[in-house]
This record gives sequence, C-alpha cells and structure tokens, in this order.
Amino acid sequence: MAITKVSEFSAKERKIAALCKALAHPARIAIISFLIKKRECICSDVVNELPLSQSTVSQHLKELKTAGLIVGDIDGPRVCYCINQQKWNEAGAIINQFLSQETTQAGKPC
Amino acid sequence: MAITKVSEFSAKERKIAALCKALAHPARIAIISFLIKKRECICSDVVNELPLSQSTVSQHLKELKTAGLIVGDIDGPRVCYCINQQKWNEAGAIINQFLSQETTQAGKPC
DNA sequence: GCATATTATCGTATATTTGCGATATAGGAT
DNA sequence: ATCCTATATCGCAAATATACGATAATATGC
Repeated sequence: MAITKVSEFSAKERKIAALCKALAHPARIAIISFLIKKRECICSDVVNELPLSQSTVSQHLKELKTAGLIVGDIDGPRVCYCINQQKWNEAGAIINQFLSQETTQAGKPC
Repeated sequence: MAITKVSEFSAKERKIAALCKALAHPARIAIISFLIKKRECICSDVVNELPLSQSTVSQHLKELKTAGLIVGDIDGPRVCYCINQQKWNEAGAIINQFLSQETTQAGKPC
C-alpha cells in the first residue's frame, strides 16, 4: 500500500469510517449483541459464546475498547466488559446521521 | 489467518458486518457523500474529488457496488454512478436497528 | 480505419487484519 | 510460597485491504 492516504480525508469521514471498521467483523457484532443482551459479562463468557479462541476474542475486545464502544472493568482476576453507553449512543448518532441523509432530492434514478 | 471463521456467525451478524465493512474506509464515505450531494456523477468526477488515483477510486467504487450500495450505469464511454436508493435505505434500516438497541435495561454501569 | 477519452482490470508492493498457540501477567485460593 | 484461573500479549502464518502504474477494454469522434 506504500503509504496510506487515510489522513487526507476529513475528520468526520475518518470518524465514521473508524466506527464502521470497529463493527466490520461478525465476531464484533456478536460481542456487542451479547453484551447488550447480558448487560455485562466477563471475557470468558464471550469466549464460550463465540467459535474463536481466547486470544482471538481478546483481540476483538481490544478493538472494540480502542474504538470506545465497550469498557473493561477489572474485577479481581477477571475483566467485566460492558457497553460504553455514552460512546455507543454517540456512535449511533454519528452513523445514523450519515445513513439517513436524504437521497431523493430530484428524481433521476441514474 | 489459516481459515477465516466468518462463516460460523449468523447471517444477520455477517450482513451487518459486511455493510459496515463497505463503509469502513474514509474514501468510501467520501464517495457516498459526494454521490448523495451530486445525485449522480461519472467516475472521473470522483477521481477529481478524491486524493487517490483512478485505479484506486475504481476499486473503491467496485466495493461499494459489490455491497449493493451504489449502481453504475454505462453511458457511452463513461459510467454514471449513483446511490442505489432501495439498498441504501435497507442498509440504513439494518444498521440502525442494530445501533439503536436498548442498552439501559437495568442500571449497572459495569 | 485511427486517435482520444473513460473506466476496468492486472500485477505488484506494502500494510493491516485475522487467527492461533505459547507465554506472560495478575489475582485469588490453599 | 504455590497453584489455579482469567486475561493480555507476543510471535507467527495466512488472508485481505490499500494503493499505484501499466495495460486492456469500450465507445466516441475524426
């Protein structure tokens, strides 16, 4: 790829793309769904739920955490994960604003 | 990666992830925004708009087309691109449904 | 026919992602 | 201290994605 051109796009464009990227793998969609359903759970619960190894799950969790969508609270030897309510709502608002732009101003179907 | 585990997830999870993946690059966000604004345009218009080469833009357009989000209509030597209204709306509905799940049933902030 | 314009595809280089096993780290229990 | 459990991280291999130049394909104009 030589040099990535990501930095040449606007902050908004990069933000939307980054959020979508965090959700661009079925494992991460499944993790989010599971966390919403269970409200909170530890890493090993997720490992039991998904067809992936512990290290791979840990990686996906890290990506979601880096994107800010989930939080991990250390609870003794365990880590209790849950949705970051505020960031989740923000992300939803940003993505939905993009998705719900009006596309039918004129009438030409191309 | 040895073997990708994507197929072991549900169709719904894969669908959401695939749509997000199509939107997971700022160039593709910029293309969609541009198409919405201009209503329709040819490939070279997009090339002039983005800081990327013609071949790279063509690749991004192909990904968006494969995801079903845009359509390319051949118009002589040109290709006129525009948003696929129906698919775009469907995609918005699917993603938004996922994003707007209720996350505050109980009260524990984790 | 030939030249030009527009777009797609090929080939290639590099970057990133995905996935796992092995290992490290940290806390709890005995 | 030692063992066990739970997570994170490292190292590696393979798959994908990003990017570009070069080339092919297609349509138009001459």
